[in-house]
Amino acid sequence: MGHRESPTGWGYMPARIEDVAAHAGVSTKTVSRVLNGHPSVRATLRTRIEASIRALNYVPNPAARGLAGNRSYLIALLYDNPTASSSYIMELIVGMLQACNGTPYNAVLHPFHAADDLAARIDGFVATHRPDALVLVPPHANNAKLLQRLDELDIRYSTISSKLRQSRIDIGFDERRAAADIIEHLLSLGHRRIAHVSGLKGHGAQVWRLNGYRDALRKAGIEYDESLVVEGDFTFASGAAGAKALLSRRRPPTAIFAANDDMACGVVREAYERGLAIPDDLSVCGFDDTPVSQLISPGLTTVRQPCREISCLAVESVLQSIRDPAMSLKARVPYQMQLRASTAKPAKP
Amino acid sequence: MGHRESPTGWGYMPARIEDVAAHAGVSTKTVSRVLNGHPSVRATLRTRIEASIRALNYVPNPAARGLAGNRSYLIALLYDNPTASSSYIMELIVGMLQACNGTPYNAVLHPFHAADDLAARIDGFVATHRPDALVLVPPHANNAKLLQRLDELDIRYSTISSKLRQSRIDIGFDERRAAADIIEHLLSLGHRRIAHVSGLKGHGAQVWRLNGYRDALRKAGIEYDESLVVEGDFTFASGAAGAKALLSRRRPPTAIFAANDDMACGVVREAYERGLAIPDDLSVCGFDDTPVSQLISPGLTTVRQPCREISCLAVESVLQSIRDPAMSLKARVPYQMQLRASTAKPAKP
DNA sequence: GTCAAATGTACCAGCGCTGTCAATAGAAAA
DNA sequence: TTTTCTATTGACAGCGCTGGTACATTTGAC
Repeated sequence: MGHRESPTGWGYMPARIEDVAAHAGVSTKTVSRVLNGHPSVRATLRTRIEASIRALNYVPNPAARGLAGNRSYLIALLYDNPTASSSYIMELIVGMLQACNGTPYNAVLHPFHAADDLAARIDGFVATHRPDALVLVPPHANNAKLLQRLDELDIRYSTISSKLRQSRIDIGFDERRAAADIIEHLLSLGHRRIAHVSGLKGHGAQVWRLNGYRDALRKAGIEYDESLVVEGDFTFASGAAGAKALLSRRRPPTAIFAANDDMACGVVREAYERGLAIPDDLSVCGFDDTPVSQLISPGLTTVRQPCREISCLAVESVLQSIRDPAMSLKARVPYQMQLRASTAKPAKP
Repeated sequence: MGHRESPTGWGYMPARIEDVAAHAGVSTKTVSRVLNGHPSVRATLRTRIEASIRALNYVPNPAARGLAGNRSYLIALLYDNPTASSSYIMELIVGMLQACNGTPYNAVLHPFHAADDLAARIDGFVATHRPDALVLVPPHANNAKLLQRLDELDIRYSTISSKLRQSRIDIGFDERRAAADIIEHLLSLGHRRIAHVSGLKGHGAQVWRLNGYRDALRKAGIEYDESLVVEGDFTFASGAAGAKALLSRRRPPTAIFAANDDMACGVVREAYERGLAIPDDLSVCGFDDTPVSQLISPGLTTVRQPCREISCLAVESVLQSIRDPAMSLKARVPYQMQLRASTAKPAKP
């Protein structure tokens, strides 16, 4: 059942396409057509063959398929090793696994240190692993030379939250709008002096989130005060440093919006060091809804970035683009505000 | 260089073993021997062939290798989807990637919901992906039926922190000793009423960490008080619930040791809700040193579980066991205490 | 009933590599 | 010098699947 007895009588040998063909009384080529979704197979025959496949418990051998069809059935997630937050990557890979589920494709991780010669080093990577497609996240997703090299090598890819127009397939969410939403939440609580610890320059996320911050202030008729924005780099330490600068002002802000959760944790740390209570003395918001935002006390108000949906869609569309090279897609998936206890009405000033 | 021009004159065709053989003036088989580290190739020839490989920038095609050698060059990490902490898994996979680096092997993740029929479902997984080896973490690493099934299927595996003797290759660290260390740290600060929120029953980690706690108390001549130990399940919520019970006692503990970081965060949350200051009113310790332990305020005293080293070793040894099926290894890698600000001298009682 | 399109079969090469086994060379033994 | 032996090396047949060509059969349109 579902396997041939091996000649030695020991161990199982999985069924081959030939066995399925024999079982269904057709040629191997026809089975192959069914397997690969080729259209010209009559519905009745198709069902019969599918039944045989199930009966024999047949699963095509990926290596054989790959060799014959010059494919690897591998989709690699390229991320920047030290920079990328591990929970972010983990969420992405889970979404990718979900998208690969039921397909012959396999998702693999590939950390890649961002550096000048990345576009060159990619050649070695491609030669070694021959992925059928790539999924890129920032900062790689914003590396124009890298994308160009991939185009030259004729490797399909999709990007996540890229700021480059060059990328034919990009998935993200409306970060600007989400940042504005979170500021509006603070405004609605009564905050007027709202500071921002921004992200690393070069990331789209830095600009979008900053712009959303400005949008909301403008809409509320509050003048933009450049001195209330300090530059961070998405790390905990930079968040703490940013908060230190902001809270040392003569008139410190009543709320700080950090461009990601790690930096928000840094802000919380600095407040803790100064004996400021959150949210009573200072409201804090993050961005991304990484696991830490629920583990920290008080819980962090943040925006849930729909990582799994994004990476799942990124994989689905890049697979589609293998069939249809002309395909192009810029998708924005819905996000969600997560209101937790780190934000509240400001104390009387 | 390093590729043939494609017949169409468009795109690159990577070098094949045949090209290397021609370049070095030997047969393809001899090149293959060099590639696979077969001993019977004369040193001078070997160097010449290696030079040709570099000159042509040759990288073997994994699909062809896999097909011919009946291998997939895939090593899967099997983990339990909802239970496993994502940062733990992420650390493990990073270690696995490191071990695979420079080998033809690829590490893939495979979430697998723990359930009664897991040992049966594994067959389908193996048929589909044909991994050459598996790395199992708890709870799968403690699933005797599963390991037995893998033995029957003749699939190599290594386990991480398994409590089963059945596993031929297991990597972990001395959790009992580490837990004792952390309790000794609390004792040295002057704590005497130390509580413990234990892990999920069935995990080795639950027993080892609890035993370490008891070891240290016994050594200090403190009688074991069962009522100071509450049962958790490694989740944040169970940590908070455990702390709630402990802190509601007439004489609450001055320190709480949670069996992992997530639960320690739950303890911190409960303290926060009650307005207890950490570490002044309550010292808290975690276990594992997940990223959150640095992000939370105050920083969490914990034990650094050397995840990357563990998973790296797990992969290296399971690969070795493919060559040498008789191989067996029970390794305990060194761990490290991380003293942070969540522990301090107890306030006067 | 005729013709074209749709559908299916048969067959074979070949993807790039490794396993098997035979062949060869060089060294040791006679 | 010849023989024997072992260490090296090579020839060849696939691994299981897909792509292509060539042809057979069915279907539906006219």
